[in-house]
Amino acid sequence: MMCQLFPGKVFAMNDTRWLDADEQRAWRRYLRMHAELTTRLARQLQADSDLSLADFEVLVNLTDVPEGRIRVTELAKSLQWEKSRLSHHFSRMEKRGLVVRENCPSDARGAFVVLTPQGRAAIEAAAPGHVETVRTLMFDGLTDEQVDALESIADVVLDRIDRHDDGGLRSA
Amino acid sequence: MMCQLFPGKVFAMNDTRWLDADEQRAWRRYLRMHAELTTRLARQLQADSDLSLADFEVLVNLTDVPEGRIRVTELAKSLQWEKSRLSHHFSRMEKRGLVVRENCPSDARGAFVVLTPQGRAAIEAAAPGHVETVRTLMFDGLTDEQVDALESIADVVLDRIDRHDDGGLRSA
DNA sequence: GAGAACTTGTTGATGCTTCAAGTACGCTAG
DNA sequence: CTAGCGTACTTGAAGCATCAACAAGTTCTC
Repeated sequence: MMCQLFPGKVFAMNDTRWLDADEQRAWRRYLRMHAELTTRLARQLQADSDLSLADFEVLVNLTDVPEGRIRVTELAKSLQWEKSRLSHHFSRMEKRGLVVRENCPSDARGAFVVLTPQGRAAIEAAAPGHVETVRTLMFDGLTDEQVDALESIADVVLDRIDRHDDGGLRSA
Repeated sequence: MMCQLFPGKVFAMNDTRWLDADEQRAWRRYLRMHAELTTRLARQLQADSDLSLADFEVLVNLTDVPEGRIRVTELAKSLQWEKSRLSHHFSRMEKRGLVVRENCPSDARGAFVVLTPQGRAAIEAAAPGHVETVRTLMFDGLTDEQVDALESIADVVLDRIDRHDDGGLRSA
C-alpha cells in the first residue's frame, strides 16, 4: 500500500507531525518494496505450484506439527490469523484435497485439521522454488548487516504495536 | 504473510539453498511486522475515517494533481496498480461519492477520474490521524540510521525485482 | 483508406480477508 | 440440574485483488 504522508501542501499545517523528507521516502519505498515483493512471490508460487501465499503458510505450519494434525485454534494462534479467516481458507483447501477436517473426540466443539498426502506433496514440491525466489529477490542482495537491521526494525515495530495494542486479533 | 523457509527438516536437503537461521528469523519477523502494521493502520483508518488503505492511496494521489483530475492510466502508473483493480475500485468509490468519472474529449477511449469535494474533505480529515498512527507504530521508535537502513534495503530489493522482471504489471 | 496491431478502460469470475452474527458445546455457581 | 457465561468454530455479507476476456477507439503500415 503506497501512501504519501507529505507535509501540508494541500493539508493543514496545524499540529500534525507530518513525516519529514527522509521518513517519507523510506515509508513509500518500503511500502512499494513489500507490494512488489509479495506480488512476485505470489505469482511464482501460483504459476509453479498452484498455491497462494496463504496456502503456503498454512501448509508449512501443518508440516511442522506431528502427523500434520492440529487444532484450529492452535493454528490460528501460530499464524496470527482470525479463526474465521482460517475456517474460510480450510473450506477452499479442503475442496482441493490439501487438508481434511476431523472432529475432536475430547471436545465436541473442537476440530482438527489434517494435512493430506496430497497437501504434503504440494508443499514439498513448492518450497524449493519459493525459497529460491525469496533469495533471488531479497536475501542474495542484502549484506548481513542489512539482514540484522531488518530484523531489529521489525522487533522495534512489533514491540510498539504490542504496547499500543487495543486488543490484537479481533476474534482470538 | 508468514512463511517458514527452514532447512530440510521435513524437506529434502538437495541443492536448494534454504535460508540460514538469521535470514529466516529476519524474514519471518519482517512478514509479521508488515502484517500487523497494515492491519492496525487499516483498522485505524476505517474506524476514524471510514476509508480503506486503498481508498487513502487513491485519494492522496488525486490531491497531488491539478484540480484533482487525472487520466486513469496515469494514476495506475503512479500507484503501480493494474488498471482493472483501479477500475473496480473507482466503481466502489464513485458509489460513495468520493470521485466521479468523466469522458476524455481528446481520446474517446480514455477517462478521467476527478476528486469530488466530498473526497477531498475525506482525505483531509483522514490524513492527520493516519500519519500519527504511522509515527506511533513505526517512526517514533526508529533511529535515523534505521530509517536509512530501511530505505536502502527497499532500494536493493526493488532494484533486484526490476532486474529479474518478467514484465512487471500484468496489464500496464 | 483498409486492415492489422496496439491502447484504453471495463467486466465477470474467482479467490481472499474482515466483520458481525450465529450454533453448539463446556464449565461453574448456586 | 439448570442458568448463565465463556469457548470453538462456522457462516454470510461485503469489500478487495487478480486474471482473462472483452468492446471500443487509435495508430501504423502498406
